[in-house]
Amino acid sequence: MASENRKIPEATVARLPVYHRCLAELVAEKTATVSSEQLADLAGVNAAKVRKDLSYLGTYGTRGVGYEVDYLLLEIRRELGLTQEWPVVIVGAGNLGQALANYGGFTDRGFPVAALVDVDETKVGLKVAGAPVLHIDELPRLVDERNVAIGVIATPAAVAQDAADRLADAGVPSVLNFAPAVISVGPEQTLRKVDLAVELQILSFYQQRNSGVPGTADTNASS
Amino acid sequence: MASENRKIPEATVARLPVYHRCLAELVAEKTATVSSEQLADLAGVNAAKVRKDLSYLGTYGTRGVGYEVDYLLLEIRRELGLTQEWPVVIVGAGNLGQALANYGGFTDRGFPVAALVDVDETKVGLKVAGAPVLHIDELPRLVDERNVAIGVIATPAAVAQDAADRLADAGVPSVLNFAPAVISVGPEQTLRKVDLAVELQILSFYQQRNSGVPGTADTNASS
DNA sequence: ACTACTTTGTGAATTCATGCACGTAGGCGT
DNA sequence: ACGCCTACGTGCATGAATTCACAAAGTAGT
Repeated sequence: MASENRKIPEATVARLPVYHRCLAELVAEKTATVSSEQLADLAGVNAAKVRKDLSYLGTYGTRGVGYEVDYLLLEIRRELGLTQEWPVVIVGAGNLGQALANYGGFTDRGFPVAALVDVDETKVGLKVAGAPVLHIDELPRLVDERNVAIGVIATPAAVAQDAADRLADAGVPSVLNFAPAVISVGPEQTLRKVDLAVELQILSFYQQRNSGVPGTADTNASS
Repeated sequence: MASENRKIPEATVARLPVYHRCLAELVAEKTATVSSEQLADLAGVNAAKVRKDLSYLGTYGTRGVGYEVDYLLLEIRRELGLTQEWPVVIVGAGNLGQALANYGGFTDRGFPVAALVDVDETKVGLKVAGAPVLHIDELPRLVDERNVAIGVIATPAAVAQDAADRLADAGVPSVLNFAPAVISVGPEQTLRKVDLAVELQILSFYQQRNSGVPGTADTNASS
């Protein structure tokens, strides 16, 4: 009965999307119930962790049986806020920004790309994967009108902080930074980063001292 | 004197690339020395963490002064194995794979793209950002000839595990998975993942319970 | 040489996450 | 109706990461 105790550890939050995806697969293949052990296999973690993670959401399992897939999926969707769409704006319509827009990953999963914005006037007016490219000065209006919830920074590193500041000013509460730079956001905002170079360099490290830590070196830690 | 004690915590390893980048910026602006506090500001962490992290590498600071930028940068480069190039193969020459190849992020940072590989015969022979697209059956030969160290999985989720298996068979020791799927690799291999959907959903979570955990929700944790 | 000041390096305390181990609830078969 | 068996939920122990706080080590100025 840890149900309505609203304090889900960050490490657990980071795993919920993975469970979500596994459950969606199970639904697709019409599996009705799943045990913590099966789900653990699919998610690449251990069973105790699955049970503990799920126990933070509430008591949704049935002892001796497992979890009802449909129901659990729905609860996780609710918990993750995936019952609604969260429009996204991509800041930076260069190589990376366009690639992200073209990659279906956003729209497909309930994060429609409202627009891309850029400082470069010559890019304004283009369409990328159905989304318009606007001038960055339009950002506040766009955010208001389209209820943009997430800003994706896909600019060169040198202007990433500026992009973050503009997102903050426009009132975008969540920021996902792809630029290879450390940026800071306001206390009201949530920031996550995806850094290709960092990931490669971590691999390089483990590779170099070959007998080092083998096996899985997992993604995502906390500051 | 924690110098030659070869056990650097994973969390520290994940931060070294960030320090590396900050130091490179300092070199560019001709700063000779840096204190742990300054470096902490640049890296977005706290000073105690910087000092402890650096102490795992050795005793490179001077009390009352700080760290010599050039020297520290070099030591971190050495530690991360960035003194040599690590050729990369991108598995999957679709949208994502091509975007990654075109995005300069690899080659620029000492990870040249040796080639892309794909199952689709019609893509074979193309060039993407100077790198050839080969048939996936060429993978073992490519890995041998070009000494490929890192395999980047940019396939659809459904075939990501297959891609990982082929990389394993070809003897590629490090894998970076961009596909939205959980994959497993052999005990000899190191795996890291970059998952756009997961990141978005984590943001969605914190956004939903708006009064939840504000501020920075940082990237990268451990299994 | 001596004093004052700065900043590192690290033991110790704390917080956070993981994983075991087991009590217990619930279904199922007889 | 009863007991067996499976698999959840969780208390507890272990381990990892963070943060504090301070002695030691160095510089600079007189």
